[in-house]
Amino acid sequence: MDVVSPELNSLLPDEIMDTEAIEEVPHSQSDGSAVQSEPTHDTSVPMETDAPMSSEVLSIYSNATSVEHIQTVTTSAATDSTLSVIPGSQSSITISTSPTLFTIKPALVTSTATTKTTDSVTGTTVSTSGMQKLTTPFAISAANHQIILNKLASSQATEAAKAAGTPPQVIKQEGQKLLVTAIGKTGQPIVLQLPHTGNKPGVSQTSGDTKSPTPQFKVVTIGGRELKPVVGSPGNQMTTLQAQQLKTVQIPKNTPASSAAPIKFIITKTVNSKGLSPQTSVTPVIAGRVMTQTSPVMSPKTITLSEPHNTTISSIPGKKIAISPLKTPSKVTVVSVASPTSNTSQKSVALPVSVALGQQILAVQQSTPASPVKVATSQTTAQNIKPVQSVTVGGVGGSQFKTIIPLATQPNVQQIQVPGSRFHYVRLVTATTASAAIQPGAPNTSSVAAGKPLVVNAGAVRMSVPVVQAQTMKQVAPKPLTSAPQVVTTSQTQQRLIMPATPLPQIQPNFTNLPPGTVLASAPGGSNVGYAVVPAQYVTQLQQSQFVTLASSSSFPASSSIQTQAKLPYNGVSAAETTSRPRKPCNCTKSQCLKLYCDCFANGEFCSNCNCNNCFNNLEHETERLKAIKTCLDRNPEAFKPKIGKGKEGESDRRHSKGCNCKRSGCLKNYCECYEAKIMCSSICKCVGCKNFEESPERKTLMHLADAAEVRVQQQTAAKTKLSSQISDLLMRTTPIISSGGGRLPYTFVTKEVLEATCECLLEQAKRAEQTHQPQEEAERMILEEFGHCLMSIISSAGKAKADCASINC
DNA sequence: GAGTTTGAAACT
DNA sequence: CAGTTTCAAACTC
Repeated sequence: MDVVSPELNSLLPDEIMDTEAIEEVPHSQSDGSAVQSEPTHDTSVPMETDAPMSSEVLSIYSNATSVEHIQTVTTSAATDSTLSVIPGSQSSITISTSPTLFTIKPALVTSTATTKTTDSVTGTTVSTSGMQKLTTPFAISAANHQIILNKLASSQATEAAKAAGTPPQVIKQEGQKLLVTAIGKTGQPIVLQLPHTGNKPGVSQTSGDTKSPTPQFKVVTIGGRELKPVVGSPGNQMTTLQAQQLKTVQIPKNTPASSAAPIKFIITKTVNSKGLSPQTSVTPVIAGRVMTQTSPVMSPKTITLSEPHNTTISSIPGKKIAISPLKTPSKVTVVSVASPTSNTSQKSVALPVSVALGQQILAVQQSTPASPVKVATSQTTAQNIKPVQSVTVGGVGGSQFKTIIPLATQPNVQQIQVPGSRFHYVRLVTATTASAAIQPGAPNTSSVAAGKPLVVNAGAVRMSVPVVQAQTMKQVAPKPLTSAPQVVTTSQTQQRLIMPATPLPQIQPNFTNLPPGTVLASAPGGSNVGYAVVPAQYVTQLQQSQFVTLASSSSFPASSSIQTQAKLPYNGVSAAETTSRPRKPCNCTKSQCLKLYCDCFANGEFCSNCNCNNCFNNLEHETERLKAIKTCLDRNPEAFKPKIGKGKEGESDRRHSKGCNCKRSGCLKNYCECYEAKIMCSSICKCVGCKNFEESPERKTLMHLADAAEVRVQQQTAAKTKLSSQISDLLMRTTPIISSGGGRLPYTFVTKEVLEATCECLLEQAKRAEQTHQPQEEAERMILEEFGHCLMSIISSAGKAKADCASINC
């Protein structure tokens, strides 16, 4: 499953996503089946559900002439806020798209006369000639053909939730605003195809009304792959947790038979709240997905954005869920959770995601069996559990996010990845249904605890973990989990949550700040619950050698699929580079490799093949290592983040996050972290006598020298290669082939004696020519002629010897 | 390879 | 936050 391409994510600067690029999806079919979508050049902006207090822009525009891909914005934010568009009389948003561009964004908006908006909460509807219905948060601007969707006020959301009979979510009131679940292949925009269900917008659908017609839409990748249809029907076997957390934006389409105008949805996210009105600061942002509807529906087209559950209305203020690497804290990105449902004609997917942002527990849940987009997994279980869930979590106060990547077919491993920073976490979970009680004191579970099922994994797990740096993770057996009573189980959804190891509740690593490459595994020594922070590399190491069984339990599903995740750039260096370049062994002597002095530790890696003394940076000293991580994070939450990141606008693409403090090196030696990273010092550096700037002659000289040296090395390498090839070729040619019936003559016949004899013959011929006073030309001719005779003699002798040899041997 | 230099990390 | 110490890598010889 390619989720948001980690690579792509990593490439995304923190500052980007102000507005996502809008790209037109070539075409798709309108019937909702077999959508033939063509891959486009990159709409592959990673889905971001992040709304860092910034406005979220949902742009929906249609191209009247182009084939349309239906675009789906699925917002299933575990924690809360989602687009509160509910099909129905009161809680639905119906957007009838004329061939215009609709932008739904929380920005200041002027509704226009051509649109019709319906407030999902209040039921107020603003109708315009454009036949567009939107929930009140939507403001429609006719002038620019944009529909601006404003987020519901928190009070409204609460009321709506109450009206729905479900309590409003209380998770992280602040920051999280909208959760958008993107289902799509990496680099591909999510295409939502609206089936011709004939569902009329305006049909009320509340969380309690499960029998109401459920608008549905189909999600299709650009590549034409039908990921999964999403149905917002509450009757879709949603668990309580799902009911509370699942937030879905449904875009049912009322397709008049004659309609042909393509509808194109562009969901744009605005990350930066610059210039946005205060109103926008609370507006969720949906970013990065361009969706085009190819259905031959004539405009006006009606698209209903609906949310099955009012209670999950996104408008809870302060909640933020990020879907991309943004700098906003507490961001959660749900990336590409796509999977076809097993059998229902009307496919539905519930993708509740529970996220404790800013805290440490992240739970992802999916009710329907789903296969990773790129990983063909056979759904053998009827539990409707997606084997792997991919979630991107925004780092606290930073741009990092994590992704749980679907792994193989086994539902017991969840990976959390932090693109760009090589963070890589894996949750080891099993499909066991053992129930337990959530540890009340666990801060990590607070945000997801309420009525949200958690599954304790007691069984042994075998991990298949893609490693950020293209390292293939194989199997790791977790130790038995301890303290079973810490986890609550849901029977139905099999939501799995990694709980902190009991012995070390105080040092639970924060998902957002764990060292890069860290893999969460069961804590050693634990019996039922726990996890170990394991560098992803180490997992690779383990798999390369043998299975490391940390758990006593043995029921490992034979997960054979090993995923190699897209490489992520790290510190400005592509993952490919970092991968191909073996890590330098450390030489720590006093730090026990548990301080940032140690590069291994700083990179979130276990020491391997190092020269360190008294090393504690290994699995055997997990406890100490966790403590050290905790200490480092306490000291500096950014400790494990890449030091080289995206610079400000107008500056270099890469710059040191903190800047250097060089005093004597002039920033032209590897002492300088900027220079070492091959970047120039920036304004944030506090260096003295810096010569590492663009126009620096010293720097240029060094660069030239370095380039020259590199060229020299390359040339030498090439020369060596060529020479080696030539020698090899020569040897191949001159290899005696006596045994063969034909072919070349053995070179061994050109012996020293033969050469001497030949030379004597040539000299004798030269003397003869001289004695006869032959002109030089004639002399040369005579000598060459003699040489030819000699060669003929040699060849003849060789051939005769060869024949004799052959006769003897045979 | 030993010793020195350097600057980040850690500490006070 | 600033100054000092510790540390390991980078560098020099």
